[in-house]
Amino acid sequence: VTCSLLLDYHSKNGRCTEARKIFDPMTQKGIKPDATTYSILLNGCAKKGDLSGVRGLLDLMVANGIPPTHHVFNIISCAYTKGGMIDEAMHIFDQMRQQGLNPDVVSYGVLIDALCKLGRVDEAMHKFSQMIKEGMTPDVIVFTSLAYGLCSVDKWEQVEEIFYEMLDQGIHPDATFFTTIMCNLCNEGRVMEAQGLIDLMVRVGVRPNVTSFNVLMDGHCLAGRMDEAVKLLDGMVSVGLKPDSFSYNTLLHGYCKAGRIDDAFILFREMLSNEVT
RNA sequence: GCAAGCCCUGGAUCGC
Repeated sequence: VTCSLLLDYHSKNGRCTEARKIFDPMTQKGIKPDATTYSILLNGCAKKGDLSGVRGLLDLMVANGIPPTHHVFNIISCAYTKGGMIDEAMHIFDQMRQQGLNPDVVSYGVLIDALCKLGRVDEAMHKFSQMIKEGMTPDVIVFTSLAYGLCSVDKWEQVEEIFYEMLDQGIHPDATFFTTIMCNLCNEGRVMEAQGLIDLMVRVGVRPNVTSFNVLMDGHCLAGRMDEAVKLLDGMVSVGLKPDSFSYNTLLHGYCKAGRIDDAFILFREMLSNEVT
């Protein structure tokens, strides 16, 4: 049983239809897939946005007497939110409770993120306090989603509040958290403040990653300051980070928009001479 | 037997 589990775990990296080709004969041979196996397949469907596939698998697992786990419900909930069906996703909470499962941090995280992305930040904040009331500790991902939502509706003071709240709870902000805020600042043209956040994150012991730099570079590009943006490319290399395709695309786009085609071409050749992921 | 760990789920950036 565990052998076949490993089998389709690996094939998930390719295509989930491939995985299915292993899965179906497996069940025919009387091997009972467990909840983890279903999760893996479900996730494959969910990533493709194949909601009917998701529903089919869920029915199949219930028919086989495998009770859905937190992971299973969370995958389904996430698939709904990504498909714009947030009400369906919220309904998953009820279904979980019917199965005797309490929604966990991830369950809340999925909904909070979805609400924030829709700009329904008040509802997200409500879910947030609800989860705390239920004795759960929000993690850095939940805080990141909230920060994203608050930034995008210009509630900057509240971003600061949740930042301190997070620190109070002993939750360490990570690079993604800071980068999220930086990105929103850049979109408002507040590139200098975003740059200042890099200093803050370093002070609190968080290392900026490639995305942090990419966000800042894009900010400078949008502000028409290509030379600053290029400086950051060198800056990221000098701290040991490897520019990726986002980094180069950002700069190339910036150069082209600025009409500096020659510079774009030089950079393009530089990109080709480096190994870019 | 007990405990712990591992594996499946949620968050950020360009272009199309």
